[in-house]
Amino acid sequence: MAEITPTQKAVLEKAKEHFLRDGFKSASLRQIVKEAGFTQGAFYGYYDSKEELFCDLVKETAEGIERILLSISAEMDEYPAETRMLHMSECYMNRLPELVDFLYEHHDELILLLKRADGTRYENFLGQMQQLSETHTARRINTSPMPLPIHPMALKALMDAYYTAVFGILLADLPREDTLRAMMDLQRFYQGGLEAIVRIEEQS
Amino acid sequence: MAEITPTQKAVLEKAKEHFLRDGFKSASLRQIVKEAGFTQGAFYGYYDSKEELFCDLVKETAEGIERILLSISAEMDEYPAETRMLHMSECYMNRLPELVDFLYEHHDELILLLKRADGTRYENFLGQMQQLSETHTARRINTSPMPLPIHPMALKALMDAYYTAVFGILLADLPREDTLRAMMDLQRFYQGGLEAIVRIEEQS
Amino acid sequence: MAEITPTQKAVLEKAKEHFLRDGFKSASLRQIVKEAGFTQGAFYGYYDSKEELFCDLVKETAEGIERILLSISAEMDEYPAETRMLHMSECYMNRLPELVDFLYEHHDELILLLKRADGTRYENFLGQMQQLSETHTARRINTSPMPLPIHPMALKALMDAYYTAVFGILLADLPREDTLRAMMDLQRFYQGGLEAIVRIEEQS
Amino acid sequence: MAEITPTQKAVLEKAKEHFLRDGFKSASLRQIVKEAGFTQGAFYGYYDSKEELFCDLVKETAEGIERILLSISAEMDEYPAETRMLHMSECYMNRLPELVDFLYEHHDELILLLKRADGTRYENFLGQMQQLSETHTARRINTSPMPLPIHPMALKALMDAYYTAVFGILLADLPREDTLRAMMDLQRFYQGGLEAIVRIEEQS
DNA sequence: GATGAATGAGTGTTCATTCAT
DNA sequence: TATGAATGAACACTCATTCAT
Repeated sequence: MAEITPTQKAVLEKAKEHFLRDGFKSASLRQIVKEAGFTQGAFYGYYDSKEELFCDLVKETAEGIERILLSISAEMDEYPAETRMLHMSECYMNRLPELVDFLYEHHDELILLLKRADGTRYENFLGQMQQLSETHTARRINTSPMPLPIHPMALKALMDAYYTAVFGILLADLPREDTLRAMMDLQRFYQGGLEAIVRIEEQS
Repeated sequence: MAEITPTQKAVLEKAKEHFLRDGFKSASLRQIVKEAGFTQGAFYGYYDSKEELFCDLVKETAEGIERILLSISAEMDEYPAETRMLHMSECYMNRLPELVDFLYEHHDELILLLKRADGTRYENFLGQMQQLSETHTARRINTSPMPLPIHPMALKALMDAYYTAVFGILLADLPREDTLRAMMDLQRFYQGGLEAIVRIEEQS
Repeated sequence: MAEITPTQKAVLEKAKEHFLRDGFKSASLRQIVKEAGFTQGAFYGYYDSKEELFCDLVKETAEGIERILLSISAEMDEYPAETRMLHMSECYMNRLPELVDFLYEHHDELILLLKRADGTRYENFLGQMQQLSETHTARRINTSPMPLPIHPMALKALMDAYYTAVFGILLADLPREDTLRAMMDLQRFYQGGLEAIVRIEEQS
Repeated sequence: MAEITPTQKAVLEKAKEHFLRDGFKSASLRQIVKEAGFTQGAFYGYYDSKEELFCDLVKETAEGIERILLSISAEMDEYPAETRMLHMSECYMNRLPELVDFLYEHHDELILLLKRADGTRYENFLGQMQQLSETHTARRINTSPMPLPIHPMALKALMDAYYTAVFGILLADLPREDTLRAMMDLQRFYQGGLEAIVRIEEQS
């Protein structure tokens, strides 16, 4: 399906190497193509621009992440509105292995996406994912009969922080088992934090 | 002590602006110096290179962070080896206000250090700090009879996330009352999270 | 006779479009061939170079113009030397419809020839035609006992201007009736102008 | 006032040479700068772009032409509306020497402006001058009690043709005297044409 | 202390053309 | 006939840095 020629493959490999090392902007297309064993002209037979090359490396991964997050979000919405808030965390927990596995298999691309995409259309990918999560969460809170007693700004900050933590763990290059363990701990932490907020509300 | 001329000050300000926006590599020294109202030649009377300029902006902050982290680390080591692990988090939490205050006062420089230093000698500053933390933590774990109730990576991620959340709130430009409320929510959340971790550990 | 394959025809059409818009040099052979639905390799089965393609578009028209101008020139030379100068304009005017008709049928190619041929062997086509005209005219003037009642350059400029006007009207896409009216006005104007030149000459 | 350094002067001279020979687009900035004895970097200390260099060569001339044409136009409007149409030509005739002298002194720049400006902001300079003339003439016709009995399209075509003729003569590189003579002939021709149109109208 | 002219290597991109298949 | 991969030189433009004044 992909129909990738050896030439293109060689360029892609060198490109990944250089983009990972130098970032999109600083990486030299000249150098990439040269080290792959071709001339610049040859490159433009495959891609229209440097950015297109970067996107080709990263597109599948970006779509995969979005797909999984949306799917988790959809699963949350299957719970009745009354108890939905309580299941959010559980839902995440259940799907965590899947997300981790996926990102593990696309580790390099994840780094490209989150840390080396400056200057490309993905330069705010993490922000977009956060935005997406925030929108859905806000909707759930608004339709829930059990209002979350937390300042909206704090909620947003916590969501942002959650993503920071998740990707921070993923990018740490731990063995898979450790990554999963750390993610579970994180999840338990957030679950506990959430319950603490609810508990205090109930007391007052 | 610093002996900073108005010229140098103007350049430093513009440099901070550009480095923050574009990162070290992508920022144009030409533009920085021009917008500061000087010529490129003048710049080289103060600094030997673009990198030296970046380092001048960031040095104090980098040293401050290192100093505080080492001090926290030293404080941890004052506890007896038997109970040391239990106090690590407590220790961190006690010193958090100090660290947060410091980082708040050097907010721009922190971003330069962590996100915009690619191409300078600070490009792995976070890694160096982690390395430092890890070394110390590893030593403590090895000398401790007690297991850590949370994966070290998760702990680190949570600390990172905490800063993300704190700064997210601080940068939202809310009225002071709202900021306080959000910070308290955040604190409650983290307290709850921490207790959840400990609780689960005790059950097992 | 021409033996033009559909491939070649498609390329010629696209080439005309691009050469007209961008000129010979600026037009991209790559684009032309691509938009015609072929590869660059295929092109070189028909032509040896970009210039040959341009010449193929334009050759017939160039030869036609030269033929007509030479024929007009020959006709002028049939008058006796004494009165030849008086008949030059008349001669031109008599043949104008023929020339205009021919150029109208090769309108695009005329523009290619006169305005878009920079970089090809036709880049001085107009100059060559002028040279030819001038040579003949100079010979006539030298062999004529009569002075020319108008500066030759003005005559030439007026002829150029006449074509400009004729084509300006034809390209305005007016209803047929309006086009005719405008052409008649133009004709009357030129007739009047010509008579004015002659009248003044006679007075002096 | 101009403050042109020897460097800039050398570049301007080479640029004029190359732009005249190859046109704006095809001329190579690399080549211009190199032949002027400098590097490309040096060039960008004087100009922001290749186009700016072209415009610097041509600006004064373009403004001069516009100024003179506007001044002629203003002079026409000083005549009473009733007879204004009859003085248009006379007005032009009076000012022709001035225009011709100016364009003679800026002969190279005139060619750049009319024939080599493709790809710059001046690429339709002649069209803009025609547009300007047309607008003013249309206004005069509309405010005149003596309507001009000519198809508007024919009038526009004649104006366009007039400019074509004028500049055609100017670009022919004749000696000044011949140029003036040809321009006068042209003017007489147009005056005669105009009167022919009016005469015929009066008869009908 | 500051200028400003100049360098030389670098950037991404486009070009007409070639050639084995 | 036609493909499509590849070339190599060209393009305008930006860079951090140097240095005589």
